[in-house]
Amino acid sequence: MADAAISSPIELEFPDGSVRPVEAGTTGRAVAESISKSLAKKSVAYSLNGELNDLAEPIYSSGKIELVTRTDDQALELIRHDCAHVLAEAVQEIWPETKVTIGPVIENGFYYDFDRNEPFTPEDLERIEKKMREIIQRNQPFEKKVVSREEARALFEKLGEGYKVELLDAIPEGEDVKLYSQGDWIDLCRGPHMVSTSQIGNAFKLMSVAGAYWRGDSDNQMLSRIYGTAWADEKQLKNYLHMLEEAQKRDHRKLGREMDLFHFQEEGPGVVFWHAKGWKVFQALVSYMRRRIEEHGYDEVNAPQILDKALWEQSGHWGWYRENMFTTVTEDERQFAIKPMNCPGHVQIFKNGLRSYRELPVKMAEFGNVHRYEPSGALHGLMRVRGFTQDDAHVFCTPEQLEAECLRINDLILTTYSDFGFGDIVVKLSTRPEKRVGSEAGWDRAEMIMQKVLDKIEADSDGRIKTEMNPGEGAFYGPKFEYVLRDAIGRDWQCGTTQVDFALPERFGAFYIDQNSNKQEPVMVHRAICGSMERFIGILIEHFAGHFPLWLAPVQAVVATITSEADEYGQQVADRLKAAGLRVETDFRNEKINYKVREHSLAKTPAIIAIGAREAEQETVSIRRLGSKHQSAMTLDEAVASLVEEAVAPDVRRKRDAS
RNA sequence: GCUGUUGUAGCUCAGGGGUAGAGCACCUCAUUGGUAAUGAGGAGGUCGGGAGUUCAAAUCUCCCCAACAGCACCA
Repeated sequence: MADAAISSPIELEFPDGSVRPVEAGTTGRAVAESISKSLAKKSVAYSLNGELNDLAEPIYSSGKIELVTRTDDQALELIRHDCAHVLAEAVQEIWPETKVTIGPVIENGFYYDFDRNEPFTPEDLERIEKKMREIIQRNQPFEKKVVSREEARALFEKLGEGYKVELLDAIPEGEDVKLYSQGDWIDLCRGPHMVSTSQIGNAFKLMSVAGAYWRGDSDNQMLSRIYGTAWADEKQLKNYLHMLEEAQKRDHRKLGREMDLFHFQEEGPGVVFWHAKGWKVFQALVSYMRRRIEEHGYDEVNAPQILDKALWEQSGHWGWYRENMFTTVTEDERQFAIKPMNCPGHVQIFKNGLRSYRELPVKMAEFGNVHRYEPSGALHGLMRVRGFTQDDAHVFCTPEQLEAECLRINDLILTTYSDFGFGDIVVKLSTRPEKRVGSEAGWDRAEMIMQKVLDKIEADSDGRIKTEMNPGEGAFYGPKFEYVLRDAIGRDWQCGTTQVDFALPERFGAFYIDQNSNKQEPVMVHRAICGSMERFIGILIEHFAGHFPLWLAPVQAVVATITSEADEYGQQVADRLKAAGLRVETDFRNEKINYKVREHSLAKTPAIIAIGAREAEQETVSIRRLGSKHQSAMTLDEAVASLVEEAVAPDVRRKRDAS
């Protein structure tokens, strides 16, 4: 943006492919006006080579330009950012003593952090929202001003906005200091913004208040954060609010109680009481995973819950994970820890006896029950607990085998997710963090292999799997893949992980004997698919909204009689279904069929089999499926056959169909 | 762990300085019915725990515990 460039012409390529020469320094608005008055009026910003800019911003270099109107997807970010500014102005208009800090755009909306002695109340939110609509009505233009650091500092010091001064100091040298104002209200801001406040529209809503640390650091002061959501139009806003409502209906904590799956109680914060029905689901999931890991050549093992402190010192956990570990001291004053992870145990099994290169890869799996003393505020239903079961496995292999093993694991993970109906998967590769162990050469090699695997994952997926990089987010002991799945209502959950470990085999002195009779250190790969079985079930409950597919449902069918005269035949039906391997209950209570249907529907039983005098006489059944208002009549034989077929687990079906 | 809110019957919730209430669920009786609540009656709570103020505490104060919403954490 040097002045010398101003006179030279530049070329702008438009989305339709046309290219126009313009003078350098032309603003986005002028470009829009040169096309049409109405476009200029409609435009709220422009993007140059994918980067959003203020409409008033001059253009100094050639590139791909796109004029962004309010209804474009790209504008949503601007609407939200502008909304955050208006929120801050509204709060300061009502409570001038409030200090402003930052207000970024987030998924689905925005927030703004304030420093204020008194917390905001729900009533305050209504008041603020009203004020915001007022400010938007004023239709104040957003104006940018680039100023010197000194000027900005003087301004914010005068305003008493100490946090802004701090932010100002954090702006890297050589970067412009920009101020944005709407009317009299000024904020330090990177921009860009739309043209004026009225373009924000009306489709926003303040959602909640919460505490948040200044600059995200728990050593810092706690600020008051106001969350809001904002959309291009009312319909989008309504959809979003509806999604939230839907999520609330699916809340696994609520469904867990209603479906009698599990409970928590005060004496056991973060540990699950699995009820009979919940445990059925748990076991169905474990059985499925057992079949899958067998298919993939794993051996299931089981390592101890409690081990001497010395072992945890050797693994390193005692040093860096102790505050998360449950420990215990016995009468004779020996100190033990309850395992927070399974890896040290598996290394002991690997080390027991001498391993030959011929045995590799050794693949050890465990449904490992681990305990971690998670911070109290982190606990959340089944999603974050203190005692849980990992579908954990460790692969000990040679460096040459690493790539193939990662791909094999990838295959296992992806087919598993697809068996549960998760199709939308993102695989992320996290690379070396700042604090790490192992040689640079080791990291180079591992990251190279994993990058290659990542590329292959994407290439082999027909575009179904997205891949991403997470630079610097790897474990300190090695790079890792993270598998993120998207559920039925669009929420993302990180479940699976594949992690290469440079540290642990060495710490424990694990080795195998190679072709030349030399000791070699194996590469260790940690991997989990569900992550935590508890959490995965929580995700499944919300994904299916409690409507489990038949193979997972705790009770697959209820036989409900209409009159007590049908009880005998009802029992025969139930016995037949049970003999065929189905999970069946009977309901012979002295209640009307309406009552029974209602109750078992609310309990989300997949099939209600109603038996009356007619069925008893004709040896038929009347089946009503969950979610349907209708029922179908069929012979008992047909019913057994169709339910049995439907209850076949997807992996079993896949194998059967392949043979 | 931090900020804020909440904790009354199995569940959802009302009440609020004078020693507890509703609906559903539960139990009993009657009713034997055709696909989302049959009727009547009954039983059920030391109001999360502890301490204090008071003639009197479920109610006010303090401490603790747990849950909820965020934040921080999540090897």
